Amino acid sequence: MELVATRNKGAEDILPPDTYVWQNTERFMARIAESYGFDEIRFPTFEKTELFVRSVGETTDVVQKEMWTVKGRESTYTLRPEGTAGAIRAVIQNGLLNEAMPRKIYYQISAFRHENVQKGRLWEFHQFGAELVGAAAPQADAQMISMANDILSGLGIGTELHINSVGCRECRRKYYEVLREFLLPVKDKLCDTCRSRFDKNPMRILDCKSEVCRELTANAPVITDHLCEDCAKHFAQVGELLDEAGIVYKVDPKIVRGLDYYSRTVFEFISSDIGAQGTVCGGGRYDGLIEEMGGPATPALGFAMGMERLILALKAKGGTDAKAKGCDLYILAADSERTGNSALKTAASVAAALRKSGKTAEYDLCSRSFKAQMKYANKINAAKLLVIGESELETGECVIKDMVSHEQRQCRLDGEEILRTI
RNA sequence: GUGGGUAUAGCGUAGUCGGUUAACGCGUCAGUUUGUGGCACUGAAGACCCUCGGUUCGAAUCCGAGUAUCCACCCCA
Repeated sequence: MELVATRNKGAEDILPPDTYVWQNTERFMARIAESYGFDEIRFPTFEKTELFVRSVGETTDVVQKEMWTVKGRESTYTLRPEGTAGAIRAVIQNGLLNEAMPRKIYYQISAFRHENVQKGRLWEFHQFGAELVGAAAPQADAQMISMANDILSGLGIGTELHINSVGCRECRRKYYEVLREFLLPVKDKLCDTCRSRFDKNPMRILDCKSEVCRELTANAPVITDHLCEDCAKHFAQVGELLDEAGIVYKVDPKIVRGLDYYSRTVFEFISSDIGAQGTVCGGGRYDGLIEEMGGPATPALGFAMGMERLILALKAKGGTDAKAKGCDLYILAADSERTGNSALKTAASVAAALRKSGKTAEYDLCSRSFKAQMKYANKINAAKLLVIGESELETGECVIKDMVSHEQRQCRLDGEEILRTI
């Protein structure tokens, strides 16, 4: 067989029974978010390219080399590489900022990044995201982290929580100076990419995986020691609140986050059993973003979870036994020359009656023999079986068989009656 | 952009001195006498052995290139 075209690299078909794992997971996450007062929003898959350039940041890898951009007639559009920009755009544009603050929203979307695919990293991937807008206090940070923690632990996924503060614009600027001063003497020894990071984003050098850079930066000053008074206090309070909530975390001054809009608290939940791409949830505060996008200065924060990675983690734990609902009643229509296709017609009307009551009912669609229908009923794991043939049509009585216990029960050939019997 | 692994029916695999109609398991479909499934048995459908080129009388098998895919670097969810 040769297909006209095959599925693209970096894209996945999600099939049953996996679709049920996804459904269950998505419903669970939505329920937790709603219990925290978050409402779902939906927004377009594509936005004007400038939106992402402005919000995610011109110099970030995401904007520089990972966006799917197309020229339309009126403008240049980009498939969303993440959710926050579009969600916040929608919040501002639709006046949600005029509602009672804070406003809490969540979304389940697919997003697109053009990078090399590997385990847990795709061109089209799915995210669950949540944004909390209009709250500057540290308890907002703590609540956001607590919600993410509830979702992950509720799903049974083991993770490690890393948090950090990247400070505000001011403390970051000052810290960069201190850091560059420290690194200047060894600048030439750094790896190639880190040398280019020196000017643009020196903080990222601390995150470098190369042996050389690691050694050189082992004693480098860390941002948490150079926060301004307000940022330091905020970060300390977030830590206290997490302690009180009993949430275990590790302060990791090396978490940087590759999106420019982050400020103050940033965090990652990391799983160790899904390969190299272990970050299952990432997020943080972005107090400057809404103003940057043309809205009123409004503090906000959010996080996103990678669905594919969550599902990988679920599977690694063996927690994915979701199944389709299955068939409640298979109706075997045994037509003969004498009955024509009246058994089939009766089967259809009985099935319709059951479906109105939310039961799953099926009957033969392939004009198969009695035995073949029987086998089919078994293969689809039908719970009960009803045979309609000459004698049932004549007497108006039928038998319902339990496919597991083999027990048979007499019953009138009537939708209501059958519904009561199964 | 850079490494490394892999490529044979829907799925999982065998096929390694190159030698006829490419094999097996699962799955699918049908049958094993007429209205009761699972098991067993029988049979059928299903593969240009990733593509192109080379070596050879002969290539799934050897060589080269390409492509796809997976894993990893980078970056991120």
